[in-house]
Amino acid sequence: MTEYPPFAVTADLVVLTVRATELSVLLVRRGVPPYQGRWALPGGFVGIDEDLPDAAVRELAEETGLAEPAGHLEQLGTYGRPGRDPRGRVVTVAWLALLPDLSAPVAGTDAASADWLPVSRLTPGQLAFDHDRILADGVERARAKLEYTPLAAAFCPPEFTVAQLRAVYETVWGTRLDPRNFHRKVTGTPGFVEPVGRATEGDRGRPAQLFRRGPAPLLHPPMLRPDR
Amino acid sequence: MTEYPPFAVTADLVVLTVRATELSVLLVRRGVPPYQGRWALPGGFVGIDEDLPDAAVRELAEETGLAEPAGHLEQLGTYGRPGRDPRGRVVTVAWLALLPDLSAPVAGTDAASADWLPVSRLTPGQLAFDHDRILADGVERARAKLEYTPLAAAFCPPEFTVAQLRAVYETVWGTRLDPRNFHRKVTGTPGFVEPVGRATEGDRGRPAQLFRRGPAPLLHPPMLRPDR
DNA sequence: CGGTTTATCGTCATCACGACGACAAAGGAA
DNA sequence: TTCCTTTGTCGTCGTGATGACGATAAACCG
Repeated sequence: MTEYPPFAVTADLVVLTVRATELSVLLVRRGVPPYQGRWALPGGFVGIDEDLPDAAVRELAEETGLAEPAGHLEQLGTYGRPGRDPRGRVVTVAWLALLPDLSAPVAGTDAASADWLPVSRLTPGQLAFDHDRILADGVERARAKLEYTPLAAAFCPPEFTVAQLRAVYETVWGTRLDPRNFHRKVTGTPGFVEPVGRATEGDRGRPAQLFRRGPAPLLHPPMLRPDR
Repeated sequence: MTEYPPFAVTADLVVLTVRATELSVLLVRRGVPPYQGRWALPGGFVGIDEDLPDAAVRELAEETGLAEPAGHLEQLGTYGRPGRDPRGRVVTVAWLALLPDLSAPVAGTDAASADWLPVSRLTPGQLAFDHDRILADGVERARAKLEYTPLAAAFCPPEFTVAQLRAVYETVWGTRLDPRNFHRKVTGTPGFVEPVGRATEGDRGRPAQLFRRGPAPLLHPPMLRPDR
């Protein structure tokens, strides 16, 4: 193998959640050069005997303190432009994670500090390396996937109401959806959600039925975004 | 960089085309171990100063002899399971290419021999490394993309008829589509195709209008697969 | 006990689609 | 030339999904 060019490989994560009507991403503040003091996507080097998904799960656990119980994790893409990392030739396999709002932000064992930041407050060039582009790709992927998969439920706790699910769509897409049509669509699409049988209590207004995520891997027909 | 585990990185290609009612993939027969004599996806090692898309384009040009003029090229995914390559720790960035049927199969400068093979004739375990899975992922990606993008035109020459485009869908999806409804859908979706103004001549039957690919990046509403 | 809030059900017009009939425009056979 | 076959294109009709929006149900608050 010594005859082939040596690369370093990292697994970096775009961890998205919905909290307080804001689509937010988990970022860490870099404690060492390069880009010291700048926000960056959480991640780290892949071990020489470590599988790529394992590295992503490990980094997710290290940065968030949770072992990916709920939520969703998928490969986003690979970024390897020469010069993107001043330390040398680094190829980054980026992963997209969608999690419910844990509120308990981070049990950061590794990073100096980590926090959820609303995606809308980030300005281009604010993140380290080419993480602006990776984040943008991840957000776009998430927006698209809400259209044709039931993945919006990954942003919700195990049991949720139709209104909570609608809030996810409205937050991620930045649009308003009609509650009545949304309710009809969600409950009418086979395998999207399954009724738990119980209802919420204690909130304002009429109690809402609780649902779990259904077994359908794809939405047929898809949930269409307004306009476009 | 010497403190980080060294990986080798390759760019491998799933090059698909439609020829004679068969979805076919470009494969090369390996001339050296490992997997000597077995069919494999074309590809090779990424240069230490080479960008990832450049490596994909270079390999595509080396294996097919063409500089990606028409067609489509996108990143498919990254595969890095330890042990997938007996030579060491190799991470493969796979790319999906969709090309019109060039008929002149290959000007292989590199590979011992290369050829188009119908995807349906390949059996699991026939390809080298984990290329079976990469190919399966590529085919599935292509099938899905025909639904919501105008990418079927990437399988066609610059000017094509509605019937040629329909043949692409029927071949890739393995279904039959109603010619009248397909015609209405294709010509009625804004930006899918644009009329050239000329018609075919010399074939059997009534001459057909020629079209080019339109500017729309996405199909709204999508082209739905039968069933499912 | 009425008012507010939120959830859920219904109605209606419109649109896209599947199924299918009909016609147009070429070549080839009788 | 005159059918006949082949292929392309336009129309029609019924159905199901969707957007707009009214109406009712079930909790809380004062």
